[in-house]
Amino acid sequence: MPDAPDFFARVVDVVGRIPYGRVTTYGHVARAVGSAGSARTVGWVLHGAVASGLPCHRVVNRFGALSGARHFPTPTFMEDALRSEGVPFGEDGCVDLSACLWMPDEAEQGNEEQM
DNA sequence: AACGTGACTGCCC
DNA sequence: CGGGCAGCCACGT
Repeated sequence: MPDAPDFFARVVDVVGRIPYGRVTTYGHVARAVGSAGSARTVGWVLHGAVASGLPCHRVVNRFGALSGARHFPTPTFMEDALRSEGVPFGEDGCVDLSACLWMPDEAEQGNEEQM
C-alpha cells in the first residue's frame, strides 16, 4: 500500500524483502521507505520489530557492524544468524558489505507498490 | 505542547 | 586520523 499505513509497516516491508544471505544498511532502508536521512528512525522500528518475526538481523550500519546486536534476545543472535546464512564477516566483526550488501532498489526495479 | 532518547549518517574541526 | 556536532523521524514521558 503506497499510503504507508505506518512508518513501521514500510520498514518491515523493506526489511522483509532482504534475501537470504544478504544484508543492508539503515540508510538504504530509510531511503527505500521514502525517508532518506532518517536512518535512526529505521533502527527505532527494528527495535520494536525484533519480536515481530522480522529478519532485522540482516540490517546493519553502513560499516557492516552489528550495531543492534545488543537488542536481540542474545548478544550473539545477530552474528550467529548472519554466519548461519553464509554472510562473511571481517576481522573487525563487521559483515563484508562488499560481498553481501543488498539494496532495496535492486529488488524494486519494476516492482514498487502493490500491483 | 515540549524535551529527551535512539539499532544512523555526514560534515566540520 | 579521532572526536564532536547537527540533521533527521517517530515515540515516551
